[in-house]
Amino acid sequence: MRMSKLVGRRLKEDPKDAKTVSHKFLLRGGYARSVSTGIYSLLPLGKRVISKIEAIIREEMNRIDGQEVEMPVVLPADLWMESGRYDSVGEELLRFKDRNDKPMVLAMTHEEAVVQLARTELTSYKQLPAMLYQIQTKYRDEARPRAGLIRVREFTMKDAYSFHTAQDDLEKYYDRAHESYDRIFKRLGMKNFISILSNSGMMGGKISHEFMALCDCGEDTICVSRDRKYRANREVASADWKFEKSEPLPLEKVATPDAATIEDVAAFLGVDRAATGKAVFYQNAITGELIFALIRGDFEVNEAKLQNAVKAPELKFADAESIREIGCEPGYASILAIDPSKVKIVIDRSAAESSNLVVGANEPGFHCRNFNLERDFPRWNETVITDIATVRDGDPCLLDGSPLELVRGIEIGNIFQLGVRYSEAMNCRYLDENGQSHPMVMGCYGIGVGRAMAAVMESSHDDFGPIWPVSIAPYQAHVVALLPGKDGCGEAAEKLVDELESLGVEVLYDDRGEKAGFMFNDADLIGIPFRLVVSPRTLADGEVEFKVRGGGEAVRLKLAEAAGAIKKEIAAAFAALEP
RNA sequence: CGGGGUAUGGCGCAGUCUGGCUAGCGCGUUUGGUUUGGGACCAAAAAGUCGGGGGUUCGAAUCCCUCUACCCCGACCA
Repeated sequence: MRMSKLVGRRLKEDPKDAKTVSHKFLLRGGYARSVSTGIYSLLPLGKRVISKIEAIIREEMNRIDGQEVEMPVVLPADLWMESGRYDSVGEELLRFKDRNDKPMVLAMTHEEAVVQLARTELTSYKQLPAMLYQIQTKYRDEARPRAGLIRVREFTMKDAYSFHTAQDDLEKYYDRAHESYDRIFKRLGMKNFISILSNSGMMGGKISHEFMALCDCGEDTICVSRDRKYRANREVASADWKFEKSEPLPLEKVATPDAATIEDVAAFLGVDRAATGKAVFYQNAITGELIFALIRGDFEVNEAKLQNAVKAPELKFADAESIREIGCEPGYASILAIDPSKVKIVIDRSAAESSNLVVGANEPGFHCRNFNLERDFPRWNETVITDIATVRDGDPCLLDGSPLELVRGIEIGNIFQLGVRYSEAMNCRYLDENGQSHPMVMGCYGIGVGRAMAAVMESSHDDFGPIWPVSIAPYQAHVVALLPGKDGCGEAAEKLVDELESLGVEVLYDDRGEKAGFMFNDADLIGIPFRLVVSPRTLADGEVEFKVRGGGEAVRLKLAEAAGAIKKEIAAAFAALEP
């Protein structure tokens, strides 16, 4: 490909809206352009990278017996009604009507569509297990797209779905999928990725893992132990917290004027936040049911855990009015005044297993000292006592007690054991060897393709641009002709390009004859791993200059041997990415 | 949905507070010339509904009202 004809200009200055590295370089390098919030077009360079990522994913999916299919982006709403998700999923599912007023959706994931296929195509145990996958467009009407290709509304995703006769077969396959993902991300040249335990959220099912590219600009917070054996999304992470009871002291009401937050109360009474109990009101966003959560003042409620504890699909903060309706005073609300038959009460272990806490007195300007759950709340056995705490930096690891570290990550893939959530709801069944009908046991496996491209860029770049792994670089070699009109440089460069291409090397050829610095800067901004410079200076000695992007100093190669040498370098670079 | 911000040629910005010549600068683009190893120089040129609508005024990029789009933080989110 000649640079003079390549569509997609490089930008000298950072676009003002781009904040993260990958967003800046994707725009500046001429890889992608924004069309609307969270909606991008890919330019030729970007499309080449994406195609290569897809090819690697495809190979690895086929390796674990996947069969590629393609399902539609537009789906009838009734399919989503069958699974129940038409009503349970929020506004990120884009709903609309066709010209006949029939409700439709833009698919944000394809469990419904694939089950619709599977239940007619797969009917016998002899056909199972089976895995179907596609690499296709998803649309999610995200509340807040951000960071370029990292969180977008329309994106390409590889989604795979496996069908099994039983849980143990799913589990075996799940492990294969996990290994497959390790291979994929290794081959993509992704540095610093890990798999972690995750929250299965709206997908249903039990066991799930997320593959995270560790990166400060990531949106997820991950808890890892020092030896990295414990790795979990903060949404589900737990820690080996130790709480101690002491001799209960008499309950005592104290004035705490203008102290409505834990911070204020602790400061006013001169106690540690850990000596207080924090009351937080939530509401089941669907049913409106009020939920009272009590946790020690030095912890934060983990909403995902609370959601699981009360089996609510969605929570929201309760408004002051609903809190008053049950006779509580916002800011001074107290468990002492709560009727467990009216409000669902969830108590974190930190509060249940500590003694003599300061809690609200349910009266503006007053708190109570020395609250002890069993003594002061006789109906404590009508409450749920469980872990709803958010892990903090340094909390002790469940496995070895070492302090947990919080790191950020970009979720580039995930795998779920769905179980029979969809097959039961949508009647996706098979007949066993005895002619008995059973729901299929399902797994699903996703990878965000564009997000993977952005994540690689985040993990592999310098100040001048991306440093692509050879496996997904838009081109493998970048040939730059300095002074193409002088001393036969242009001819020599073109001959070199031909030789490389005949060896199967993908070449981007800068034939523009611009100033050297200009072309070098463009080359860095594009980030192709191997660069060859043809110039009068070295051509006089029958040589060209070779430089590895992001590597050391340039070296000289004999012109006649250059193509073969580059071919070898590329092969070695590929080999280094082999799992 | 809450908070903050932005909108002026392809890109980045100034001008707006304090209304007033033909709306300016850098980059990029085109043409000609001189250059050529880390974003050259000279000369000429093309390119703008100043986000949209309404209003105030002799006169609006600038003041007022309103709408929209985009970005950041939060909420939310496989």
